[in-house]
Amino acid sequence: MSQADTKQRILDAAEHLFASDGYHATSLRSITTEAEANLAAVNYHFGSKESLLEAIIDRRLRPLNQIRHAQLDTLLQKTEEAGTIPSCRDVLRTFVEPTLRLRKQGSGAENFVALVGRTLAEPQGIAMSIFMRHMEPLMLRLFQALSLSLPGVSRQVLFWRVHFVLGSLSHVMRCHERHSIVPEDVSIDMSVEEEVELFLDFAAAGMEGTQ
Amino acid sequence: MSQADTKQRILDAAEHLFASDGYHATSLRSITTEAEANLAAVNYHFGSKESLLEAIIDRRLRPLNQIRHAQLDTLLQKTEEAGTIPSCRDVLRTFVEPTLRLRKQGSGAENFVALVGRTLAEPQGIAMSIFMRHMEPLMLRLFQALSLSLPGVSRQVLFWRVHFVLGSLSHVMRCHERHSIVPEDVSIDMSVEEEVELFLDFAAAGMEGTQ
DNA sequence: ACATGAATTAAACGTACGTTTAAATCATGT
DNA sequence: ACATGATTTAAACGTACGTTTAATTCATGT
Repeated sequence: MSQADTKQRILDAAEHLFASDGYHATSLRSITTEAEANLAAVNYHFGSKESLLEAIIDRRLRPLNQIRHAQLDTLLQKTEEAGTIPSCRDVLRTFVEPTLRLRKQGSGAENFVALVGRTLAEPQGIAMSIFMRHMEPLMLRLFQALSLSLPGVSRQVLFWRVHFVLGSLSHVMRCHERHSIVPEDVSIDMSVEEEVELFLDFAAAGMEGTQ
Repeated sequence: MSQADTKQRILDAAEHLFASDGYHATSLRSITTEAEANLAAVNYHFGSKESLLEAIIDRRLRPLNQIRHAQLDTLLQKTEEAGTIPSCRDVLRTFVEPTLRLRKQGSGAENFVALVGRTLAEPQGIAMSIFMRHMEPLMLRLFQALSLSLPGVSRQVLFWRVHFVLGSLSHVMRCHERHSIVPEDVSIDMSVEEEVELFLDFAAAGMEGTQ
């Protein structure tokens, strides 16, 4: 086994356990056991538990946000050429679709999605500042694009509705397994496309508001 | 200081710290320090750290859910007498309004709201099973009432939209302080009524969906 | 005033944690 | 084959945790 193997196995195991049990409830010993590596390997390869978390976020969030930026680029370019404004639904799709697609990518990416969902739920947590560093530019663009697509909605109201949508999305991201509370006749196995459109039916309507 | 004082101070301090830092990141030493009590007081009065968490949830969630049940009773009774069906917005209000009102009640109740918001974000967490025991009957009633108010929406779609709304609500519940990301011209100080209607504009529209 | 049970206190318990160390092992270029 | 740096390993480090103990202090009814 080479270095790269061990680093990857540690990243995968930690991603899985952080997502399942949370950062503080996960010990380096449980991570290295699952990764079939020595306890000291985390500190050797990553320096500390906190830097390991940072590496996990970096690994997947960087390419994910590149895709989201590119999708938003494409949408804004197309509508500008056509002389129209983008629909709220299309703007949201550039943000939502790459995330939900990541979950079906395999190789443990679904654990990352759940981990981010948890991170968004811990305002003062360690992961939040790491996460926000990646997200801030994209969030600003998202807000501006939504502002463009919903000229009738005030900045104030728009801000709060974006807040609500992010809450819904983070909830969807962290709940990817069947709960006891899910009725048996409700299917949780959907294609990415179905899942995205189901979410956008809700989110776009919510953004536009009542009436 | 009597027993009741110490128990209350521990409950308040733990509620605050659990909400701020999470269950695992909060030590009994930090709780008893903030509560100005001896370290052993938690185990004396509550038995264990986990039972303390249970007592915290019990203290506020029981009366809160009684109010929600009563509001739903009233709404369903009124519409039945009038021979109409309840609006989706009114059903959601019975669930949302008591929660957001609790936050303005003072005496640390806002910490409880944030704590529940966090709890909903930790699917496998210790608090979740305690929480679900309280919520399950109410959730069933909520789902049935929403089903009544939106006869055009299938059970499957309805379930997911309720899921989305709960995600939004839990996000609002846990984010009660101003973030760096909140623009300065966006007000976060609203009356309960404004806050509730702002949320319901979004949630009711989302429940009804696009078109 | 005093007995009695509840409450508080300081100290210690064993355990688990993240991190560090130094020796052993491995991989690679010559 | 051997030197060299990278990696792995077992062991130990100090610290912090939740919990328990036993002695002390407090509050209350008589």
